[in-house]
Amino acid sequence: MAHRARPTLETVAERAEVSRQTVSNVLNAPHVVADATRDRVLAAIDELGYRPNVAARQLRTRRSWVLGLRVPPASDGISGQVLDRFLHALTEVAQQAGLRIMLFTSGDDADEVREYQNLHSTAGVDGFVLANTHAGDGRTRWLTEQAIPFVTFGRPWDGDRSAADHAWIDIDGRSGIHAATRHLLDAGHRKIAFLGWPEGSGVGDDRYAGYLDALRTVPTAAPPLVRRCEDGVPTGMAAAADVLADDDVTALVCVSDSIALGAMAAIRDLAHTRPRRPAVALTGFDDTPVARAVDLTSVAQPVDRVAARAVGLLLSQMRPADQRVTMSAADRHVLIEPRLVVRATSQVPV
Amino acid sequence: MAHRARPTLETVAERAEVSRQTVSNVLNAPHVVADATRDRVLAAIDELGYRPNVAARQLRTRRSWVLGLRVPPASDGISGQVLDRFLHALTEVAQQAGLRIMLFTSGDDADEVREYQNLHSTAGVDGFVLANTHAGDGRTRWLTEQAIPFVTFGRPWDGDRSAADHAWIDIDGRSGIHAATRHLLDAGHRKIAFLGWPEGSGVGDDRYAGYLDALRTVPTAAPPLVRRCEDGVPTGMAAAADVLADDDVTALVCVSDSIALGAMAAIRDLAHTRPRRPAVALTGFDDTPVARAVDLTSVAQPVDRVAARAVGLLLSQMRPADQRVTMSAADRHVLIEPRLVVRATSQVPV
DNA sequence: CGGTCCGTGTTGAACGATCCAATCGACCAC
DNA sequence: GTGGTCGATTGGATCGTTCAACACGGACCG
Repeated sequence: MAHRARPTLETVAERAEVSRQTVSNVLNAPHVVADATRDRVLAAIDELGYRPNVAARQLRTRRSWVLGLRVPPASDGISGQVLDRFLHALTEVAQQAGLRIMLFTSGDDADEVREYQNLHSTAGVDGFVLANTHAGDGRTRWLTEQAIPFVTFGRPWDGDRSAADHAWIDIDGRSGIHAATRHLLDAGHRKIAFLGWPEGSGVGDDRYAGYLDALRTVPTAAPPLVRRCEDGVPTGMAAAADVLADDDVTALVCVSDSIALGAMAAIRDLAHTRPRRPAVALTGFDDTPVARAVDLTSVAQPVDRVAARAVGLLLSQMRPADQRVTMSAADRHVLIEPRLVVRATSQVPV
Repeated sequence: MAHRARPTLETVAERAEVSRQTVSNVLNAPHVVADATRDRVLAAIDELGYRPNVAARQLRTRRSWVLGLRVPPASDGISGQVLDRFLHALTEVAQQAGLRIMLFTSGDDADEVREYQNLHSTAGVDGFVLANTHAGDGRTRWLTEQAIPFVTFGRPWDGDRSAADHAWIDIDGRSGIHAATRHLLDAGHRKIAFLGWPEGSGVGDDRYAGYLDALRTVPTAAPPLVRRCEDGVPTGMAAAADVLADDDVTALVCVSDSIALGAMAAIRDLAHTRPRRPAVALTGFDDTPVARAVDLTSVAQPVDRVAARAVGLLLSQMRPADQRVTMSAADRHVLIEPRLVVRATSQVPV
């Protein structure tokens, strides 16, 4: 068969012997079309292989059904992987909901705002997903002012609640570390150390709180024992070696997989240099591919659930003003429970 | 200032006291507009904050300047990271060239072709970037038939050259492994083993060839010594332990970072269990974040250069037929030299 | 001096969809 | 039989841009 010009609404209408508008209705408001007519139109669409032209639709309706997502210039270290996994999950969920993801990059926040402007007003992107929120985030304020739909993955760590009253979804790191610590306590460990990041990061402090919570639930547990270091494998290794000098410590809870990976090496060395020392159980955070690879118990961030909620929240914001349901703050602020993935490193006898 | 309706060409035209078309010309064909007029129009554009509407433009010109990129449903293991890094690089390069990246997912190849169709004819995506080409790839054939611009990251491993005469870019793995092996030989190692994937994968066999090449350049080198295993940390550890039973082996060249990571653990154990054994040098492939984290020498894929060439090849395909320059096969098939990143694991005394 | 061409600018039509108001027919009530 | 209501369908206008054709004045040329 020869390659004909792409069929339009008009073509389909002629074929089905109805008007343009009726064809449009079949697609956008099927209930107003009589059954017989609808079948005829659908048949014509099928025969001609008709596909609507989104550019034309977007021009008329001012809706693109496209979401913008910023990807950081270079993926930094192991933890950047969570973002990558999120990106995959988001693409999948969005596609299922009839949305597309468009990528962009930018340097600093100001640059990013400029890109939002570009994408929104020029390309007609309907909304944005922001990852990596940080304190004093100017981006969220700008988007709020412009009344552009957006969701952040990551709660606002800002003290200023009024400026941060937007839709967000986050992982409950506190609860995740709680579960990890609790898992070790249940296995009989009593002196458990925490390897964390330097104080002051919202995420890190939150996770640390989970460790404290868990220790408090078991009266016979030793008091909190913390070592702090910058994220990274070598730093983690050093911190672990340090804290493991105390032979009573039989378990380590780490704030990240990078640090846990370093701790793993330290533990391995110890097994050789001081074979009589009690074995050490270990947990990480993020459940990165590396954790899976080296059989490290870790707290997994269910990025697919985050993505699903993000799309849901965006869709509700994209509804035309008259159909929008007012959502309470509780509905717009979602905290998702992470999942503890138990693997070999945490299952050593006490 | 009150929030006015978004300015259009018409608005700008009125302000600058010219016609619509002249404003359009200022943006798309500045040379046909007199200098004085152009300045007046540009001033008006600036004052009004005018931004063209891409939907309208796309409707008229049938060009969206958007590229489609498939992201795999779930990032699998450590090697999936190369793709993620490529995605970041591609976004950056594309944006600089005035293109946007749109994501989609799909199950099998047939499903993927359906999505190409959707994106191309419905959303008006101009071209595609394919990663993960494999033998007997039906997708490239379909895209070629439809005359849709596309580039693959990964050469066609197919025997059938005629069907695979499309634009592609790939990393020269053979040369990369050659460099790694050569690096070890230069350091004085003579009995070097290769930990590879099972025979039959195009990529794996290609890399293996690089190992053989390098050994041949040094007459005093021991004959090739290969262990093959599925990709992964535990499998790599076992394979390494096996081949390292031979005390003469002082260096390992690994086909991937995952396997190298396993080998690293095996080497570490050996250092404790048999301290008198000569130390072992080690190299990986992909230069993943993990490699950086554990200080592993690895062969880096310069994804940014791949991305740059990909965008270039796509742009040249997107030129209107009458302006297109015919490119030789050599121009359309790009093999990029990887870079050996030397770190601690390869720098052990012989 | 008339014709052609070039540089500059304008106007109407088209791209393919949706919104809106109007029409048409059938059916029902009075 | 007439008017009213309702559901189904229609034609025209519209979104913002670019394309095609043409108008105008001046330079250039035979």
